[in-house]
Amino acid sequence: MPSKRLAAKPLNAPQGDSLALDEQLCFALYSTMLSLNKVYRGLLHDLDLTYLQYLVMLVLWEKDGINVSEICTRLALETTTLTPLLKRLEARGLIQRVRSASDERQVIVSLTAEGRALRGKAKALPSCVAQAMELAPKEIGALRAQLLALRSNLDRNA
Amino acid sequence: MPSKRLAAKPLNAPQGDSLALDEQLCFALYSTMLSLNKVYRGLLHDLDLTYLQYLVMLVLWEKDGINVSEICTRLALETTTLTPLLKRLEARGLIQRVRSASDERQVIVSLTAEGRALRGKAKALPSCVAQAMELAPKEIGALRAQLLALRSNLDRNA
DNA sequence: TGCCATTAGATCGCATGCGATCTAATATCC
DNA sequence: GGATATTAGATCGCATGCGATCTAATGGCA
Repeated sequence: MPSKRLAAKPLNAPQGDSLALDEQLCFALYSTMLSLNKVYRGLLHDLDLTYLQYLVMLVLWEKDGINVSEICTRLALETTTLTPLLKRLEARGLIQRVRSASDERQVIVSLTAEGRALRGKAKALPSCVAQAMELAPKEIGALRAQLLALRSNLDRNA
Repeated sequence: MPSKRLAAKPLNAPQGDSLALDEQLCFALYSTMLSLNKVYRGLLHDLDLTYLQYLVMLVLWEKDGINVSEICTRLALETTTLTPLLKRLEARGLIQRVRSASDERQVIVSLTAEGRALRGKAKALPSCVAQAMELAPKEIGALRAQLLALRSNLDRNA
């Protein structure tokens, strides 16, 4: 005779306890990020930038002449990831990497004229992306806020 | 004398047109995904699985004995990404890769006993992740739905 | 001053992720 | 039946992403 365990374990398990791929927020987040990355790949092709390179340029267009650590902090990435990328951007002539005189440990990253000029080409990008998202600005803002709140929670419990 | 151009270009540009890193949904999505990945990294350490390996196992725990293409479709990834990963899972003894007899082009992926057994260890994971997210199940569900809708839009406009 | 901890980057190894391309097997069309 | 197109995976090259570790420079403290 079956016990009443069924009542405690419904046929459709609650979201948090299921191993079903489609019920997991993690996969929604992961695959949406990949899709967004693909959209950016297409749009960034003209600028000959990868998505991460674009993010680094965004940081530098906002504040030039910062050290590697500050870029790392801003993007929540490790030097391990950024050092090779910065070397590539330097090889392409978009930035310069110079050891700080006041603190020889630091490497100061600054935009070249070409790097600054690239900002003009990049200006059209956000509206193209927004168009591909097919979301109202208000929805985009709300989703962004939710994601940042989630990120904050995750970082606290990492 | 300044023209009235200012009226057409407000000091705080609308979200879709700004190159400010913090105003972009893309960065919120990207960095939140990385944070979530870090949480999973910690939780998956015991299972000796990476995040993507875990996703593949989720697919196989749901439906065993499928070919590589079906896994690719399910996870929206290329064979280029999955073929080496599947070889690693095979080397670890979690899965088997066998050429299909009816269609020699296909490779059928099936779980080994060890691969099936690993599901038991994985069952605790979703609730740990949900706890780290600090979100109510309803919020998680809503966010997931929004992300999937966004992904659908992005894929349509890719 | 001199020893030691800390900090900033760099190097290495490994695991994704994808575009371009290749091979082998199957499907299609005449 | 045979030429051709398509499909399923695999291989290669390159760019992330991070843990572990290294080096050099700075800070702190007896």
